[in-house]
Amino acid sequence: MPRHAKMTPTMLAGVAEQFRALGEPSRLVLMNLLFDGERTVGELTDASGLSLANASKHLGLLHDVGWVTRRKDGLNVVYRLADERTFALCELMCDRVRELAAAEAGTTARRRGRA
Amino acid sequence: MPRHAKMTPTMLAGVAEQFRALGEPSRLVLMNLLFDGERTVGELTDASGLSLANASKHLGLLHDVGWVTRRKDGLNVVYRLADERTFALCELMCDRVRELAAAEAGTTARRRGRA
DNA sequence: GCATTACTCAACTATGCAGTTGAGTAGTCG
DNA sequence: CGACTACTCAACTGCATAGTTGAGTAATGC
Repeated sequence: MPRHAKMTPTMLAGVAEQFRALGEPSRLVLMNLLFDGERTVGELTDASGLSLANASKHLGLLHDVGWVTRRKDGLNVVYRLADERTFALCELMCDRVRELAAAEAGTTARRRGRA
Repeated sequence: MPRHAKMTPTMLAGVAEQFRALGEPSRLVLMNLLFDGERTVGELTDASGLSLANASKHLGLLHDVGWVTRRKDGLNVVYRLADERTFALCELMCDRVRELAAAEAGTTARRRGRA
């Protein structure tokens, strides 16, 4: 009994696009910075270490797929997280990565010393 | 007050790798098929419409990053989901995509007819 | 108006990766 | 043993995209 009866190709493509948008360390850095609240492109550029144009491009992509919202404030453009699910997603993935890392460390240790 | 105090570059890279693994429609098709239970490569190939070599490569990648486990059974290789979080992740993302699609349909309708 | 700031966009290069093809490796049957 | 099946691997092609550079645009200050 399938838990998810049917996934249309369109749905799958949409879901893949969303995952892919988060599948880039640079974009995760930006998202992570936005966890603390809205930020201007300049602030995000400085904090991330990315070039201005590169940060702008990544933020534009995140905006296009709907992960962040944009707002003009005088000379600045202010970005903000658009979806509360971001936190749940990150928590799930971070837990997973930590577990994988722990398991890997475990097998490595076992392989190294205790047979 | 940050909810996620610090993310090391290593962690970010790991999380990005996990997201990127799910950021391909072909791999999502395979994962989706595995929702119903374990399957051989041949079954997954037939059901997905992918070529054998391509399906094998995608499954290998999913295995490398820890989304699925592999088991040899006679001539066959049987794949199975390795992480319960898969379901939660998919549900989060699917809900999100459906909402985005609905919102998009709404704005399109509004743009088309009702001012 | 002109200069400056803060960003976006377009064009380019280089790397990565999806998909194909053909060879290679288990495991099974006779 | 040899033939067959089920899969994996390696080399290749082509397209997508990360990052750079330089030009373009909107808001502010003079």
